[in-house]
Amino acid sequence: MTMMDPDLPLSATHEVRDRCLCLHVQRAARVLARRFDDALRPFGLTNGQFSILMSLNRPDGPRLSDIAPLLGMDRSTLTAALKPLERAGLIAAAADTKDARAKRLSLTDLGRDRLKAALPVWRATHDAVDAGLSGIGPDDLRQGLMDVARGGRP
Amino acid sequence: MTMMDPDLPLSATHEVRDRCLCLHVQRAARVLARRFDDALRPFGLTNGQFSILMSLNRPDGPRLSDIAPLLGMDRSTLTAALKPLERAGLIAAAADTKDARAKRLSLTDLGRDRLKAALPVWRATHDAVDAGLSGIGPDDLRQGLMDVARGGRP
DNA sequence: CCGATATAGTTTGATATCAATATAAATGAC
DNA sequence: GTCATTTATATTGATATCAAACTATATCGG
Repeated sequence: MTMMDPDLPLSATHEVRDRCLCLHVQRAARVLARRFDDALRPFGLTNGQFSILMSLNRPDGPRLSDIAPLLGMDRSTLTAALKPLERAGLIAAAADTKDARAKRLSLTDLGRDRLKAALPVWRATHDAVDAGLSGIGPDDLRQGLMDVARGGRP
Repeated sequence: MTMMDPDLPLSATHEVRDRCLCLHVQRAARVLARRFDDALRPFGLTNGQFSILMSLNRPDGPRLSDIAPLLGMDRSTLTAALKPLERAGLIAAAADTKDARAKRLSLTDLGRDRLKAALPVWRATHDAVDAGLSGIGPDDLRQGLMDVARGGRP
């Protein structure tokens, strides 16, 4: 029988399991991602792709760097995530006329239609998640998550 | 100038951006993962690897299927995640004596030492995240995340 | 015992994720 | 105007993530 290391007691394991916000957030993120992925599968979208498409539904044609912070993503992650969407013809990229480095992203008609079709399902899933909260309301939960996503910066 | 589609108004985009718990959780998960990854990099661990190692700090030698739900992970994800840890000699797998299908996972001495060394840094990072919360306390936030991770089941 | 079903884990193929690095263009200092 | 710095994006290599399909073993009903 293996003895526990006295410098690394079971209580430390329980402390991490019970208290670690990082673990709690990662776990919730996995569960929620699966749930939204399931709901959006009939539309051929993942939860992340839905969020990206929705962030492009703006009249101004945002740049990659405009939406990366919105999604809390590294820009290189977003570069990679755009490829399947572009390949599927849901989004289009055009060179910025003012800044040759930048590219302006936009929804195609196909992408907009896809998004329009998925929106009611997103809404229903979202309402179901909200309804699953017990001790804390959705607004408070979002506030806490926004605090976390600020990353300790003012 | 592109007109907005009246069936997909800007208000829908703002609704998703401001209200979607899935998006909020994914964003917080990314930011928090980067933060813990940075803090744990000197130990050669990612936030997820730290959580996995810590979940193995038990006297009984848990099976893969015991810890996958704890982490909210798919079993196949965990299978893949264990490989670099085994390769690095931080964990070991042994056949279960009672059930030939199962494998019992355990920390090696090296893994335990690594975990012991990383624990104070984890604690400091964790405290800093807790301190960054404004409107809501860590306990309430964890409760909300646990509700979400329950996935709507009772 | 035997066949049906359930469980433990792996594999495959696709996407997601980041750090580090690279390339190109814009901006700022002088 | 020129050089240094910053900004915008892309590429690479590693790990993370899941669904679906697979193998092997266990369990259960008869």
